[in-house]
Amino acid sequence: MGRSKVQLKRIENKINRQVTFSKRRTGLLKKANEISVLCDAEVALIVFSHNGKLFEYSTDSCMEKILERHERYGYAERLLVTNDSETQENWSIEYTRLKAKIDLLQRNHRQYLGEDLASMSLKELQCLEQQLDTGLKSIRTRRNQVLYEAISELQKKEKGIQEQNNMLTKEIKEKEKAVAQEAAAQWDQPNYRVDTSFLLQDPLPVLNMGGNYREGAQELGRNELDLTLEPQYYYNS
Amino acid sequence: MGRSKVQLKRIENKINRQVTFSKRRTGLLKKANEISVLCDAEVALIVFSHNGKLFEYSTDSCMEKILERHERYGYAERLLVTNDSETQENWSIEYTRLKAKIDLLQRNHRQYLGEDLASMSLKELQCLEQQLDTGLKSIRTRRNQVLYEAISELQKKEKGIQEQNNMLTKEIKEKEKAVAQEAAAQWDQPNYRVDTSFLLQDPLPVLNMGGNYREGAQELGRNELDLTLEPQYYYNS
DNA sequence: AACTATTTATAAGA
DNA sequence: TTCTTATAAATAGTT
Repeated sequence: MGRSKVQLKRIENKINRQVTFSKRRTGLLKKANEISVLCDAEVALIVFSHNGKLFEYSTDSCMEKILERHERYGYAERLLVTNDSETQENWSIEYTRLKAKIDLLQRNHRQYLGEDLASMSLKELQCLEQQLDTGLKSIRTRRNQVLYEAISELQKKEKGIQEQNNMLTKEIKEKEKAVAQEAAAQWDQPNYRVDTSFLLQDPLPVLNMGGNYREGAQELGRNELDLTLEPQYYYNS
Repeated sequence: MGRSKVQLKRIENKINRQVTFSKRRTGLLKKANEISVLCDAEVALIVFSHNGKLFEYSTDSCMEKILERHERYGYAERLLVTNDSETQENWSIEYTRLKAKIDLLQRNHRQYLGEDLASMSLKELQCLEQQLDTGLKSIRTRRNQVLYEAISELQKKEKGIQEQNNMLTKEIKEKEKAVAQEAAAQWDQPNYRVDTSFLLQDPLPVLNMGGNYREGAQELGRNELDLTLEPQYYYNS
């Protein structure tokens, strides 16, 4: 439906893919709504973009109800038939539901740790593998970020200390100057002038504070860390 | 899109509504699959017909995973509707207990998928990373095993069929020989000898058995397995 | 279910 | 992103 026919496979061009996603998402949500209204159907549609952003549609906006109904579908469609005023029965159903959920989560848990895989199909294994791989990448990225932040913090501290250091140096120099001038005023005769110039000859030795500071490393230091992080993109659309 | 424009409201004619539902459902599932493939998006679509029948589509057939991801996404929207009467105190306590358990499991779950890592320390991150890495190795091993078993099974089948094939060929040749000899015995005069040599001239056509066996594919076949995992539609009609 | 006249969706371009 | 437009696709009504 467009200027040209497109093959049903992943669009490799990123911009293109995003534009298509935006357009088709609108269309899909619209059609979901249409079938829901026209045909009196209950529809839940969940779309996660490639960047992890969520878009959803659900009939009458009760996403949770529909998902619960879906979850129950395999068990039985009891709750739909009986009025949901049966409080006691609801509790029992809810309890069963939660139990089932825990079982599922625990099974997932084991499978994430590579156990209990015998019952899984090839397709499921591949899906699981991909999920874990993605998760692992995020975790590594986060770990690097934590390290990076710690180092950044140290560098900031270092900079502060260095500035303080410089100010102190300046202050000392000024005091020396004052002392020298005073001396000159007191002994205001060329012959008796005290030579205080030696006080200004050499720069004062720089104080090393904060542990990992190196003289002259002030600028370079920040760029010497290999903090290669995975590229991260934050798209807002 | 059709002979006439339709208003976006419930179709009152029942037959009509059902037909439209069927058509549009097909279209909707198709489009859900298309956006998923084209744009690398994760899609879950659930449709309950007016009669309570379920139709669903999900990327890579991992419906549960997508729903769990969805549940995780808006963690804030916790609808903890406390019931009016505390008649079922026990239920309530049990419910809370189960909820807490689920929360914990879900938090783990999220973290296994590389989300919700902000609160974790460096040490925890590294521990998690190692766990997942180990798990992933098991999963890959298992996946390979599954593949290997499937291939082994096919090879065994293939071998059996080939043997059967050989036996049948042999049997037929012997029958031909017997026929030829009988004929020769009956017409035991040079002038009246029947020429049966044509029966042995050409190799017999190979029998195709077992569905996916192809002549000459005996050796190649092992590497030709198409394990492409198509996303699947679930039409329940 | 199959057929078409139309409407709708959308790919590419601006 | 948003608009435009040519074309592909979906589908309403019909057979």
